[in-house]
Amino acid sequence: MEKFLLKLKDLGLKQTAPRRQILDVLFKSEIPLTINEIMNGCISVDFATVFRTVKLFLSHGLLQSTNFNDKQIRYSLIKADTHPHHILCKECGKIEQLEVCIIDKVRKLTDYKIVDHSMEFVGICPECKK
Amino acid sequence: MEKFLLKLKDLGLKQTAPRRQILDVLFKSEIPLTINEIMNGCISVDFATVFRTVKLFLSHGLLQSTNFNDKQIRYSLIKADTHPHHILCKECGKIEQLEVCIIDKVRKLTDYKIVDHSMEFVGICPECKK
DNA sequence: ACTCTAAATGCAAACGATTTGCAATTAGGC
DNA sequence: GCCTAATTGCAAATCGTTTGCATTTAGAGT
Repeated sequence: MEKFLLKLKDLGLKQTAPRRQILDVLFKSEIPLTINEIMNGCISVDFATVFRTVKLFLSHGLLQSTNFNDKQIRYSLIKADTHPHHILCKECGKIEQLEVCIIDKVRKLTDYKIVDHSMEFVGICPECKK
Repeated sequence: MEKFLLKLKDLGLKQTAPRRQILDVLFKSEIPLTINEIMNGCISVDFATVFRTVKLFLSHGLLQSTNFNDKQIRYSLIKADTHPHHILCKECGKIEQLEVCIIDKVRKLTDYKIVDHSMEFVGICPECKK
């Protein structure tokens, strides 16, 4: 957590109550959150502030975004060098992390310099299958 | 192409000029198209018609959707049993197909019944890298 | 070929998530 | 503590998407 506050300083960004709250909410979450979910985890922080802060953090590489094709974009802190992917349960909305990534394979396949990728799954979890 | 017109009949859907045009535009495209791109490829077809038709075809499994996190959803005809993935050049907007899929690997990793997945890449193409 | 009806379409308005303008507030350097 | 640029909150604008409804049309039945 310290790491992220320091990173703000490095980037010349001010430490403010909204920013600390937003980082905190994301830090404590195991799963990617929507802007609204982040805002609901904060006290007295405007939607526009969360919106701008998330875009700002995203552009500085503190966050990654996740998209399940359900038109809600979700965000999560990049805590390590890993790039986790997720599966969303269509029935109950639960999100779980998946230990799989394919980016190295793709790097070998193409001459593109890859700057972003997404890989998300939607399914029905074991409980909902019953 | 015949295949798709027949499929409409099988599904009890009417063959109309807009639908034929939409199928035609998608059939001729190598890459996924946005609703607007599809509409622009047609003559005198309303946006709402393209919108509804695309959703309809999607729900009947004629189309798949692709999302590059740029908030434009793109659609392509499912011509075979393959499920192609793509890479978008961030600079010039070019889209290319990638011969890679990971879904089987994920099926083994999880007990979810997977109903949908996405895997898209954004990068800088060899030409734009120069 | 003609009639009929449900399906499909076009138009325009509604919707909702996202984005922006601007005035007020505030962090952090001096 | 003061000052200024950065940040915030509010409200309005924007934009892609979705819907209601009256009109048109495909295709089944005759």
